[in-house]
Amino acid sequence: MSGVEGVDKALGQAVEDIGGYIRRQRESAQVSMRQLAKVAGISNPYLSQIERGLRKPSAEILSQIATGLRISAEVLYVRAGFLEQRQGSAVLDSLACDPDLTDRQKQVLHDIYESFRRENRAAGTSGETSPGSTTTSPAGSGSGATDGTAALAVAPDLTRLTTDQE
Amino acid sequence: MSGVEGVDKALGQAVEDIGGYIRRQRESAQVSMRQLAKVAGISNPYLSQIERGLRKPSAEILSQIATGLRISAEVLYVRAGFLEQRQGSAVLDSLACDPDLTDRQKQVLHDIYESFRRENRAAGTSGETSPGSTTTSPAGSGSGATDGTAALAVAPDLTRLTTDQE
DNA sequence: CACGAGTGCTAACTCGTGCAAGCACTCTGC
DNA sequence: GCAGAGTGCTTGCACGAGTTAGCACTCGTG
Repeated sequence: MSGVEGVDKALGQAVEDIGGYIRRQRESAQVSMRQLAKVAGISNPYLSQIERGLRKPSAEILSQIATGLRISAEVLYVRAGFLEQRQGSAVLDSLACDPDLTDRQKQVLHDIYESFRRENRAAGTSGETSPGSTTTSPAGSGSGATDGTAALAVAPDLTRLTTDQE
Repeated sequence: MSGVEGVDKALGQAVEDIGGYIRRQRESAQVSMRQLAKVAGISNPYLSQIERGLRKPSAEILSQIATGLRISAEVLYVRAGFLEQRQGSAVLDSLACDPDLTDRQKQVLHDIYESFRRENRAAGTSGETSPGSTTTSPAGSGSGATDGTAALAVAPDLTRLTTDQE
């Protein structure tokens, strides 16, 4: 029971986390719930429930919200726990898929990357990345949204859209 | 009507795509539906429905399936349309966030990466990335899964697990 | 004051997701 | 032949995601 309770609490927290995050982004952008819901293409009550942590939205809904907030969907996925911030092999993964490099170049970068990592492990240094730097996720636009910069761009458009519709 | 029909058809195709993909991965791994469902922690009938494109699984289910298949969840997300394949700056983005590297090392790799790209642009070569070569990428757990290499490793464990349980 | 616009939320509802129970089939060993 | 194990699928169901209709509230205007 207590274990289950703990789990529920943890899940509740996680869900609240994304709800709180969405609310903060929205408030930073100075848009109302109805405005965001409209732009995002979801119902206003549902957005309310999400923000208050009462519901766990699907990836699709998160994607729509991200579009409305003009932030990266990935940021919300990570917050929702769909996506992991995979740091270790993220570089190698993306390197492998990069269409701008030849195979040889990829191999070279891969080898250098690995040797750097080996070097750091040997030195017992985990890297000089500061927590703030970690926050700067691959979805750089997400970082922008953290500061409300990108989301602020939403505000004028939303206001005008609402006025026209009413 | 015809438009709606077309949309439904397109969605059905997309869903079938991931279902078919999952089936192919599973078959490559030579595991039965029940085995995979068990390892993945979902119901066997539901897995069947997913593979046949009758249902659209959530990100959570996809994540579980990916775990069972020992492939990257991201691959499934992309197939499901939750995630976009961002190729352009993915390398640089992930590099910036890598906790295993020092800032200097990041800069070095960044510079090398950029010079490679410049080199390729000057040569008018878009890259010689061949599917096979991508497959052999050490970090390409997702790529590996494309050929079922990583997923094949699942087979023995699954077989044993099933035997013990029965 | 009354009214309208905008705000966030409640409650009832529909429908899709995911599961349990069970079926029909194939294969193997006795 | 039969029984058992394994296979993939069908069906009915519960639950939660997401919507619609509507409410109570605040604020600005005439």
